[in-house]
Amino acid sequence: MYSEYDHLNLPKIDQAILEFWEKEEIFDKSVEGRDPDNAFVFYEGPPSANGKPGIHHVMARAIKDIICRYHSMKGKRVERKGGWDTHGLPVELQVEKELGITKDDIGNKISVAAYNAHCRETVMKYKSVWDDLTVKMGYWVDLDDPYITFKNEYIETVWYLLKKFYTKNLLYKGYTIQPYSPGAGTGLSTHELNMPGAYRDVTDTTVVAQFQVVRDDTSDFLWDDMEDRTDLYLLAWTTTPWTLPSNTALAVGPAINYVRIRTMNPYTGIPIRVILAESLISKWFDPAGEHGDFGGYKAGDKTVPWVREAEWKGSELDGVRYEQLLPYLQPDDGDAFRVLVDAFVTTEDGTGVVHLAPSFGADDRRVAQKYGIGSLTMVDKKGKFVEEAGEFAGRYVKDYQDEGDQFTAVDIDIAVKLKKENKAFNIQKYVHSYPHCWRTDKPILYYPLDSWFIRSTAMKERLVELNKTINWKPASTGEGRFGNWLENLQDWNLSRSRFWGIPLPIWRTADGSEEKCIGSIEELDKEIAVANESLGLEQSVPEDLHRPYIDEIVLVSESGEPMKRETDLIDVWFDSGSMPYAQWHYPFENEEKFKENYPADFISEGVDQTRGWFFTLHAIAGMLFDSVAFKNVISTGLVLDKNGQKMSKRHGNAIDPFKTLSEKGADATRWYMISNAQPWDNLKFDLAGIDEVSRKFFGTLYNTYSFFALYANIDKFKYEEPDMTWEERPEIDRWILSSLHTLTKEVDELFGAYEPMQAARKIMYFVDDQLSNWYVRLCRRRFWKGEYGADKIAAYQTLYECLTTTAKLIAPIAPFFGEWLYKNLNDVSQLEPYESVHLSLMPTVKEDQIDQALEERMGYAKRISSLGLSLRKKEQIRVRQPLQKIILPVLDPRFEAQVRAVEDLILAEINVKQIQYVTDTSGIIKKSIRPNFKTLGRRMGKNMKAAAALINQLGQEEIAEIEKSGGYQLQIDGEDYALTLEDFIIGSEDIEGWMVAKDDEITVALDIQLSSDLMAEGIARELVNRIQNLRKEAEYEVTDRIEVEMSRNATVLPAVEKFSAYIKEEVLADELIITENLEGQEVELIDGEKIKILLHKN
RNA sequence: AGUCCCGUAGCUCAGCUGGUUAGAGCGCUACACUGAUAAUGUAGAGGUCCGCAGUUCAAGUCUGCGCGGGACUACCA
Repeated sequence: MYSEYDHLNLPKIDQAILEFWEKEEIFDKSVEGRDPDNAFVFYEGPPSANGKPGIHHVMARAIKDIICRYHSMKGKRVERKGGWDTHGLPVELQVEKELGITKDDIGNKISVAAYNAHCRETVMKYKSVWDDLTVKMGYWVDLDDPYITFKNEYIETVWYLLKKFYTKNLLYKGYTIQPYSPGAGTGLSTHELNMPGAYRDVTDTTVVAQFQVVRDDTSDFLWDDMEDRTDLYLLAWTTTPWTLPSNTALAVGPAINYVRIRTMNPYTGIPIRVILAESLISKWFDPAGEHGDFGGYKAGDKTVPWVREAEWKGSELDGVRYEQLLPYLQPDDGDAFRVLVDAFVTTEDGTGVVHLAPSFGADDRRVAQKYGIGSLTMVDKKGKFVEEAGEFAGRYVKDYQDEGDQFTAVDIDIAVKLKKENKAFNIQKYVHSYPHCWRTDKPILYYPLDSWFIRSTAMKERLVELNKTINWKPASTGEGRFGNWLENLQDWNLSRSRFWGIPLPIWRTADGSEEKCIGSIEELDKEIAVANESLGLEQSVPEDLHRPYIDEIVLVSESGEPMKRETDLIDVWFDSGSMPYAQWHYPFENEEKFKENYPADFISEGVDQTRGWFFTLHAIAGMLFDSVAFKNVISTGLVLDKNGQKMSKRHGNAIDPFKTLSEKGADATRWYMISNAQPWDNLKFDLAGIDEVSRKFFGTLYNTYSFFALYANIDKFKYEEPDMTWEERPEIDRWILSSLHTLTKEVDELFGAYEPMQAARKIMYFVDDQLSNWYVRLCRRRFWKGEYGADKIAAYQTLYECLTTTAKLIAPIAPFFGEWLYKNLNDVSQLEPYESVHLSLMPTVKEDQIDQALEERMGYAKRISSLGLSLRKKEQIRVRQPLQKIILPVLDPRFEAQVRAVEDLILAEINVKQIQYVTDTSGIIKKSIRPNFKTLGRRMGKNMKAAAALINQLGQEEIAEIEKSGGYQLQIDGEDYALTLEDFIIGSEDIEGWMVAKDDEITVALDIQLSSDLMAEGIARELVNRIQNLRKEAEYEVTDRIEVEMSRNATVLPAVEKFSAYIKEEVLADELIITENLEGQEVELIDGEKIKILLHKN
């Protein structure tokens, strides 16, 4: 017996299926049962379990699950090793919050050992919550043996990889400009800079400084047309005057136009000439002063006179020297105080000349290095000027001492000094947004810090090339966002001055002249032994490779000097990018396993991981193994609330995934997410959408199954008979099977092409429109009428195949309902040897059953039926009232043949006795004609418009002529065009004397004349309907036989006389009796006509 | 600031290599149907396809410039 249910309850199905999976270990079987040599490799991007999962995790993991389940059902072995990301700043921050400490307290109030121990605990805080979600949403991943990034084995592999970089000379120590908080005494990560509230508007004193040009061979041309010998200055703007003493160069844009302007210094009144970008003149000069009175100008006057004198391209200024602005100290390397040319300079603001302080700006440093110019670092790590800074020595550049009102801004003093010395052209307050340290609330500095880098720039070309072999979904992320990122690749800054993370395995002598990089525990052990002997120590490899234990190890150099570990940790992104190797502890263990599972066929994460995990996987694989790490990748979008806002606890619009899953069911949630938007588009998550999916899609599929189960149980259909041959099946069965296999083919291709949304939508269309609303609706009678014979068996077999195939097609997206449906069917029929749909194989496409002509003519049937019903509606004639005929203009012989093949279906659907096919020879059809732009456009080109006008006005005779001769000569603009039938779209327009309905090229007319026979039959059908309703009210079984008594009624009599056999058969009545004065149920028939009916069960 | 995604009916989204009446579902209104019934059918209302310019015989579709939402990277005078 097929199981029958009272109603659809998705959460209940989830539970039952989960129990089944667990008891029978279906996941294990789905992996173990497949051949290891036929693997589909998936990498799990490790989540961090120190926070709770959100609804977006359901989305991300649904995608992963769908692709993996699909390939498993294609016969692949899909191992899915889970993993946990355990290091990094978020963990540290959480611990600090829990303990109520700051970074400064680490090592003082709390030991590093205790701190790290706490991190280790915290990081798995919500592991059980995550595991719970994984199970409940039906995400199949191996949770028993996950990789964990803080384990020694994992760290050892990471060390192995780092050593590989080191020996390839791709790992180096360098000096870069990084965000730095003098208050906290630490560098900040970009993550910290991007924390909410980090950027704040501040008011700074800005200065346009005058850098005096040195007149020499290089710069002489700047004076060429000058009569007097006024001093010449380059104008450069800065929002950070405190960096001016550290200035070592100026930069101009190569393509920017610069002008020389004669004017006066507004503070000193001294005549000067200045150079700045042409497009920024108006920013600094009042138009009223142009060609003003130089002679009458006094310092402080409002309008400063100026005149434009000469102009040059930025590239011409290359190498021009200038006097150091504030000469306290000079760099001891490089040829400083020159004009440099670089494209980063813009004319957005400032003067188009950029002041470069290479110690305090990343761009500054980059350009200075390009030209080999050194730097000055006139501010120390506390944020105050160094001793050499003259009158400013010891002063803090910002209020880092928390002096509040007592703090006097050194920026202002610098500005005043410049003003006095005729070196300031303009001083003003300026409001802009500037990053602040989230911990001290003070503005950060950009400061040069020591860091370890991976020389990714050295391998850039190869990484770009390898990327081109990766299949990105969507492609634009791969080419655009990721591709551009690779094109502009910078060296990868690995260093983090933190505590909880993988320690950099590099030991150095005090002077940095000798160093060692350790690539394994065994190597460390050997080095320790050497050091112990040489230095007389008794060290051993620590049990925990984290700080502080690893810091205590002292090694010895070749020359016998002691070496200490570089205290840096490495970027956690390196951890996750190492997972293809480290999850197997390669190369120390599992070499075979690793090779079988490298690279990945598929990965998927949020698009925000493009420069995160996607990059680190790619970089490590490309640089060390000359391979991609993954062949296919889906980068998923965000999950927003239904109004398109980001979900957050703060806004109270976050959706609880557990509540959603338990109330709506996992499958409805998954199906909704997948079918609603492309995975890479942002999803506007609306709970009402899940209800819709659940009602419309799962409800319909459930109803279809219930319908099948109800009658299959009555008829004891268990699919024991041999398959009906193609010839034995009626047209409609062939059609639904053809559609089914077309669907199977498309869905298979779409899953294979990583397009789950398209697959889901195709399935929905099939289930709702084709299977339920057409096949089942039209075939209902076949299931409950008549004997258990060939036609009935064909119907059962067909519907069974549709349902079981659908179960397989939906299984990747809706694993629970797919399983439920499959088992309900297959457990009874035992047609397939699988205990689970997830152990079965995707259905094979029966190409020979796909019949496009058949699908086309069924399309005609649907459209013609729809037009017929539409006409009935207009004429207000009930569908139960049979009509004599519809009239259908025949477009061409093929059309007629196609419609004739499905005629019975149309007649039954719209309750009409016959179709009258009329050809144009009868003269009652008016035809319409349109040009076929697709075939004509290319040939006609410019004449297309004229041609369309001509064709549109062709009359009936001409259309008839075209149809007869199959062609037409068109003349436009003296040109002849020979058109064929293909170049026209001819349809039927009207049938004279009839009310018609049209749908594109098809037109239908309905004969609404009623004969007495038709009326009687109409009444008979009304009677059947009323009796059926009464049967239902009386709660008779669908198989009960009955006896019917009716009151005498003039309208009803002819119907009973002529159609009593029909009525009896329809309502399963043995007797149909007319009784005078019957005491029965009164029901209304039509037009207010009433009749009494009484039923007895026989 | 740069790169990428998105912008089509009240809502969620289709719309293939450009081809002439721009679609679906939900929601709304009315009517019908009923041995699947929290389903279904028919009809109706609802669109400057974000804007502007260009290419073309022809643009929702291609190009450019904007606008709005989002993500990432950066924040620099």
